[in-house]
Amino acid sequence: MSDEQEPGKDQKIWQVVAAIPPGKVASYGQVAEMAGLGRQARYIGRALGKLPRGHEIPWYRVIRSNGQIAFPQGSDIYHEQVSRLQAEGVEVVNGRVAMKQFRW
DNA sequence: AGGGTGACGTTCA
DNA sequence: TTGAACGCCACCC
Repeated sequence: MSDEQEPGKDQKIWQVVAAIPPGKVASYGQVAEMAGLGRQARYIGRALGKLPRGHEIPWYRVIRSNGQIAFPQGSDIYHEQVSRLQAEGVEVVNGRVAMKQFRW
């Protein structure tokens, strides 16, 4: 058996995202490095878009490096992310997360 | 095999 | 501070 398994980058990413402690947030770039993808931050969003059904991945804890939500303001998905973040105790103002929750 | 794309990031104006 | 343009690089068709 050779091909043991492709760890599947997507799954690796989900694992990293799931490792984000509640009440905190991480940027795509941070997750990318933690997952070993390096600068491939864009892939993070793509992987999150491929999340399977019934997942327990806190995708909403992943935001841009500047603290902004990765979705256009006004979108349903945007409101959902903000709502979940606030539920975790994260301050979200004008689609931006307080810098405090950044340095974790 | 090639080209376009993107839940990003950084720099410039 | 905000907005626009460019750069990166793997994935999909």
